[in-house]
Amino acid sequence: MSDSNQSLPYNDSDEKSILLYAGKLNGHTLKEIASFDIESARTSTHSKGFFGQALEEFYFYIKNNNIAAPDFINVGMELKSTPMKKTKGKGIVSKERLVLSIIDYMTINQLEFEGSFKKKNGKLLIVFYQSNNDVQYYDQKILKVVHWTYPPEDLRIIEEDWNTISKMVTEGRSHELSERFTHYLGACTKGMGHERDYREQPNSDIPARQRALSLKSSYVNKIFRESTQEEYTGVFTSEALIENKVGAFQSVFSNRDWTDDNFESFVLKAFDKFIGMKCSDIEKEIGISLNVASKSYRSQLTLNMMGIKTKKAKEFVDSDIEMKTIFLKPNNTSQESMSFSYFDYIELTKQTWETSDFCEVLDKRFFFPVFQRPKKNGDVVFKGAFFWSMPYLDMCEAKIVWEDTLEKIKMSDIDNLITSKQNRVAHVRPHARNSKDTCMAPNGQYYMKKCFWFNRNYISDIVKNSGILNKNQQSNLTDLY
DNA sequence: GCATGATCATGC
DNA sequence: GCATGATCATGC
Repeated sequence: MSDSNQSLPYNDSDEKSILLYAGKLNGHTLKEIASFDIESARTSTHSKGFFGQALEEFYFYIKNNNIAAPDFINVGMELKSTPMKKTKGKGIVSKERLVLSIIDYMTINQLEFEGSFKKKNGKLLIVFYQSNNDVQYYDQKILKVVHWTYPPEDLRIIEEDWNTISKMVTEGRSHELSERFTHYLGACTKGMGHERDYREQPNSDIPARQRALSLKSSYVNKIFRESTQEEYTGVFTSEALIENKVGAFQSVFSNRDWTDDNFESFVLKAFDKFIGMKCSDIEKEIGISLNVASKSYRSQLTLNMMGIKTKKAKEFVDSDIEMKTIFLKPNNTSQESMSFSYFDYIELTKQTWETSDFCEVLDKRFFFPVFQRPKKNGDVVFKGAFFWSMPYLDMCEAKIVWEDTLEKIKMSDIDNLITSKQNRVAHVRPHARNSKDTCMAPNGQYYMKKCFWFNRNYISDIVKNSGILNKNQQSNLTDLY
């Protein structure tokens, strides 16, 4: 180690020295700052892979390795690069999840979080660059270099995620893994999904698709957003924030100690005392007054029950939890279907199921607060809340709807998309401001904007299976019927 | 009563 | 101005 140290432009046993050197990347491109021969360099405008390799090789001079040790082995720091993209509404956001290490199904259950994940990925040096497919990877601008260590409360959630993934592997359910069961850390697919991308797994004969641990895009956004520049090194760090800054959204942990062993049960406990209460009484109990007429009334009330005064809960934003309120009729079935974002007919035909917006949203963890009008014309009551991930078989049903929609759009058969009677899980229906709110199809004609919906009955089933109805029956028995 | 087509209301 | 979450209204 000390031999090669002589020739490095930084001291690889001194974290400060590495950070000082890394800080010089800020605002530059690899061509400007790394020392490699552009003439003989590989070319690709798809920066993925090439950018990271060039950064390691021609800037930090790290030998390519696949060993389970951090890149800066003497200081226990892992080097990562990740693309960011510009969006219309949200500014610069993460383009994709940040992939960490491959999950070895055969050995993960012999490992401990501390000795494996934390050791290899507990401390990161992340180089954020602006993704741009019009120019070479070495011409893409570096936006920020962040020295990242996880705040303890985040690390705890990550450890839970790691345990969730490890447990599924141990149970012989590696083939069911997806990103939708976890919060910050995800098990993302690695490879194109061909036969060669499948691996053996313990306690099951079913081959499981190769997956890697990754930080979800939502968490990458958090890192990008919340790190502030350290004057001395020019590198951004999270430390200033931990001490005295408050993020844009309020944490669910505000004013409450996290003594439970589980993030979700901690969240759910906040709701216990409101179960069975009328909305108006909940407002009184909390000491707030919301606009009952607002369509987001129950959503706002839910946040307030968690003690959140802002528009969103920080941990929900950082883990991309999809919160949607459910409204039940007196007979315990859902009042309405559930809409998702409208789709652009032409864009949809360019996607595959795996890259589709619909699949992406279904791969999220959901949070459902449930309200009910217990009897006709009665006051609305809070029934409870629960977290949910879409079961694998239901995902397959949704895929059928998506694929059917794709085919029919291609054949200009847009008036005959799947209805709620034709599929157990989802259907397609208009979702527009009015009938003039249209979108162009591949045939050049304009059709009213539509989106995928969860069937009303499917939502009823989700609620039934959640168990929350039985849970409150006791306390509500006199009120309800 | 419910599915389906259509639209509302808020916030960014 | 528009996406988004949510709900209305008609007709079978």
